[in-house]
Amino acid sequence: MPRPSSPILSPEIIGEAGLALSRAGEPFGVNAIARHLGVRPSSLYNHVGGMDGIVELMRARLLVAYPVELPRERWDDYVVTMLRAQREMYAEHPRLVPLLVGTTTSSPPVIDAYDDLATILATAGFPEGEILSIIAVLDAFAIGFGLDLAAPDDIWQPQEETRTLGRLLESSERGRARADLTFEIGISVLIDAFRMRLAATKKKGAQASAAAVDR
Amino acid sequence: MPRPSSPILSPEIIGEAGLALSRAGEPFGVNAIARHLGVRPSSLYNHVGGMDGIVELMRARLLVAYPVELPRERWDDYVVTMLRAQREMYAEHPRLVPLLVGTTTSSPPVIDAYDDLATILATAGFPEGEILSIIAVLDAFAIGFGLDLAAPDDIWQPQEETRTLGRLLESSERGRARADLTFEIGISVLIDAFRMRLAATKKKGAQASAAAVDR
DNA sequence: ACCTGAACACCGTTCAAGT
DNA sequence: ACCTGAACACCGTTCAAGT
Repeated sequence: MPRPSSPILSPEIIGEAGLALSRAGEPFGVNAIARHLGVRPSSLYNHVGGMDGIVELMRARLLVAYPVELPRERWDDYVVTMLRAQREMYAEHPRLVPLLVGTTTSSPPVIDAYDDLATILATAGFPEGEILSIIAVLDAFAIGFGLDLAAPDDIWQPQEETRTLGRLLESSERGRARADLTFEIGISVLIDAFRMRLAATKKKGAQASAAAVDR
Repeated sequence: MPRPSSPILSPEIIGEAGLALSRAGEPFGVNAIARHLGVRPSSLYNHVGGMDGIVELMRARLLVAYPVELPRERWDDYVVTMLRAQREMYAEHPRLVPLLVGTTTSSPPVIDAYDDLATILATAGFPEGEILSIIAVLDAFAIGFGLDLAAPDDIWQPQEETRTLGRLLESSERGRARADLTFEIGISVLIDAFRMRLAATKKKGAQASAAAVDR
């Protein structure tokens, strides 16, 4: 059957299959996806432009698959909610992360999501010249914490005597509890610091306005 | 020439070749390394246990290749110096990062480095139950900013009108300058927040001691 | 002890052939 | 328009053969 009466493939089907395999911790390359869909690898090339195109499809579908209802009243609620969702997302797809970071994207849902965040931060009063950097900081955190959550329990296995590390490894929380503690510390640290930064910016702005009125 | 009079391979040579290829942005797999060393892929298996072993060798050599003189007087100087060095390290080996994160290690130089950090933080007065999480936060940070530094200039390419993102992309710094601004914001945010956290911990400790004396 | 050569089971990608 | 089958240039890994 060289050609079915109705197409059995589509970019959506391919992207979804890739995500399903990734979520299951299995390989999600061209061959693996084709096998999973009961089709030959070369068939995929009628719908997508190779592995890069598949990754881009997965990235876009990943965003719509995590339809967090983001609170728009306060920037800090927005950021915290977003970070929590992204952390889960990255943790569920750890092997996809390296393919996502550091690659250019122009897919509309992704651009829209970042445009939303940029707008919220600008409205909140963060200096425009810093906003892209703040977004990069948030991205770095989400990725880092997602990977931390996905990491195995025993990242370090000391063979010899240690001064501190071995003791801490024995006495500390493990697994999900440790990862969650890490995330809570990280997120409170981050939000506190950004709040301080915003307050300082506003104060400077107010001083500048007052000085202008004085003259 | 099936066997040379003196060995032409060793774990050190193999690890170093892998790092050199990675730093050059070239593939650094078993085949690529063998080609680079003028040897057959199967030869490597006399010295290392496959690709995983090579990655572990690269990890260990990466640490000794960045012999930062870490200031031990103040925990914050130590952390800042370490983060700067690690960021450069990750930025120079972006494709190695996904192979390093989330994998167990027991190689002594790596363990030693983390034991050092843990000891400094414990001595500084951070609560023992939080130190592993703080280290994870620092790791997440270094990785995130290293990848940010290695990322292409145009991560987003909006095709349609945006509310804020497009404007910021046009007006903001680019390339190295933008990445450095991101890092400086991130690092000041992080250190400030940890300082506050440490101060709060010490205050609580002092109150507890005072209360104990009262009784 | 250490490098080779052949073999195996994988990749991603191209393209003419079939309907 | 869309799936196939064969082909290509890659992977990582094993193992008997050679010195």
